[in-house]
Amino acid sequence: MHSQKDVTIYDIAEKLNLSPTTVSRGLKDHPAISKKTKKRINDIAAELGYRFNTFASNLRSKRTNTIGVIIPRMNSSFMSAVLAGMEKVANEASYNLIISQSLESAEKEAVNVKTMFNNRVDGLMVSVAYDTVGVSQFEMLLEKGIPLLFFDRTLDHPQCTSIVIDNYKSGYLATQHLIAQGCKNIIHITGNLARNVYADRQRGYESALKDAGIQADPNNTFINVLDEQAGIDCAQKILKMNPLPDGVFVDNDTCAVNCMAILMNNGIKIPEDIAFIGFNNDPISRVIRPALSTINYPGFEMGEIAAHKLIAHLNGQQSINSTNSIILRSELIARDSSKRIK
Amino acid sequence: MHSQKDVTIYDIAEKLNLSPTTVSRGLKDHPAISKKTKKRINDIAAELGYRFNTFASNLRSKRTNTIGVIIPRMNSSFMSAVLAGMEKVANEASYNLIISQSLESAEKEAVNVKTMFNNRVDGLMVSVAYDTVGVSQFEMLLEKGIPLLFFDRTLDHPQCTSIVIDNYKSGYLATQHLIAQGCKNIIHITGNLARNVYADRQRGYESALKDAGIQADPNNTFINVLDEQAGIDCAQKILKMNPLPDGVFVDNDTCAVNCMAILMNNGIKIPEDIAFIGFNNDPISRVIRPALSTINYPGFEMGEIAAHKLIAHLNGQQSINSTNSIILRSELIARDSSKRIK
DNA sequence: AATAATTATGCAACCGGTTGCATAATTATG
DNA sequence: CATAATTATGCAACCGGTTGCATAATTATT
Repeated sequence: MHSQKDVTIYDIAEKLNLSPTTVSRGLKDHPAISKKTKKRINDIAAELGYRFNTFASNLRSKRTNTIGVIIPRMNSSFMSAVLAGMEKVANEASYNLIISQSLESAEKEAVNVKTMFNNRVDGLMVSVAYDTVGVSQFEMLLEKGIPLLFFDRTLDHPQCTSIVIDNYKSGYLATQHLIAQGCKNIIHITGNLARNVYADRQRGYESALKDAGIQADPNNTFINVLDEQAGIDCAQKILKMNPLPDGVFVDNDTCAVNCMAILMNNGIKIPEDIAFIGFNNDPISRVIRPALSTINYPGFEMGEIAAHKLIAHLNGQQSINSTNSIILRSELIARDSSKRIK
Repeated sequence: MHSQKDVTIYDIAEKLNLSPTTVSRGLKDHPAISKKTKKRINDIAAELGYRFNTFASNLRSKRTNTIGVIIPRMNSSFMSAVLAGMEKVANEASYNLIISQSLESAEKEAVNVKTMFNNRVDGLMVSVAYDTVGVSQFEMLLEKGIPLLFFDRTLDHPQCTSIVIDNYKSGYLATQHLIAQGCKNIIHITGNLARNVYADRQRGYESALKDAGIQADPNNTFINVLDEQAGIDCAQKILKMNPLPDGVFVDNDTCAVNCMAILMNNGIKIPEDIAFIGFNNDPISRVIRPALSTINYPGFEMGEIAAHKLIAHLNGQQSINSTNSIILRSELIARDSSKRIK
């Protein structure tokens, strides 16, 4: 239960008749220290069970080499890929990542920002919660010159870069694809239109309809939180429609497959009666039958690029303020859930 | 880009003609400071934009109020639930969580342990990687008296408590269920048998077979990493068997649904030809058709209990060493993928 | 061998809260 | 009103690396 007194660089210095300065530099592989001395230092450090004190270091140097990440949830394969990409880049540049979830709550998100702020992260990467309003909760960071970067779900701010896919184009492509399969009465299931991702896809949806000479019906846009239950609820709502829609574009695969499952239970044939297309290319889209058409989202790259960009800024190589946004490529994957034309 | 000089308690002290000591105590709501003074301190702190310096505090007080968590991956609904449970309890006790992924690699896990160690976590909760061997990488923690707790995928150590479900019983129940549905030739798809979870389920599987008078065939146990690809590979392997098995018990829903999908593509009827049962009750198990029978795993509670236990130890309320393991209830959920008897 | 150039090491102040103990200020008690 | 008891505040050392600048040690140059 009780811990020994910690070994410090002073203990090592004493053992070797060196100054703490030299020990500190030796451990950090400083070029001014001779190889011989470095070896002696490292050997003794290992022998005594020395461990580096991050707090003393951070306190003095005023740098933490830590980057904060705040995301809505981490239990999606997309987010998991983003994090993996970030971690890879951060690791290579010897930065640590502190990750926290807002669980889609603006309130919790604000608390997380504050915690990150107190933990003195060098920079912060955020994908905002479902109901976040305004950017005021981030101002304290910017006032202190802590760089802030948004990815996927972004906010508009003159000092922040955003990393996104072209959601407008993706929404357009998905809708156009359904139209090409003969759909004329298409539902769009989306989220809070205050979020760029959903607003842009909705715009894409509307443009595609318009370009095909179809009048967009506001009642055909369903707004909800896009989780499992929402998918089920949407299915119930669709079953009550008359006439039934002949195509559904859902902004999230999880929601889409749950919706499909209920409809199929009720005797509706997919894609013959209703064609479906989702979003994200989650693993589930490949397993369900019929396999779900979807938009592929480059999560890993998004994470890599976000982390690269932020670290380049921190290292003074390239300011984050010069860029407005970086747009990654996304692509449509057509599978059986939408293929009506053989 | 450039940050102002930070506001410290010294600045506040000067403004109010107080000592830094009083300011420090005032901010911490110390009982010896009068209400009036506390208010003055907090007002000025807010006005100047003071932020607490965690490093200075941690350095001096030698406590971080931070708990480390190392998990194989966070992109499963089970792990996400565990983390949510941990975070809830930790928050309430004003502890922070640092979460990192081993990505199933023992090597990365060891690096993570070291980082946590250097970051001076007050305690550590671990679910070990697929191929972790031995406990030596954790010894440095125990030597310093840093409490270590395992959950789900555990290691045996006299000083560590484990939080688990009864994997033996779960494996027994799953197998027994398939037998009750008329299966006689049952495959068990499992993971590295050095991991308690897989070894225990395998024992349960064997016992259930034995109790039903069925001879366990070693060739009927498939060992792999239980991911999507593994599910596909297992399906190929099963298709080549003669006779085909009539039941499959998979230790993970993701792997199970991928395996099922391939078999169904090849004309095999589920559950008529082969009955399936998975493990974890992932959302996917409810969406796939036929819906996948599975074992429900209390992730959120597991997280809560683990965090509670560790924090009680840290607060000196209940030593972790007195407990060997805590076993949570799990349950079988029978769905269409295994129901052959109407 | 003397001096310059280079390499290696040390000094001492610093980062900003925290804490045991002492002291000042206020209130209660006789 | 004096003294005890209680409450509020301050002193000064401390936690353990870091860094600008000075100095010592070694190697190169003439």
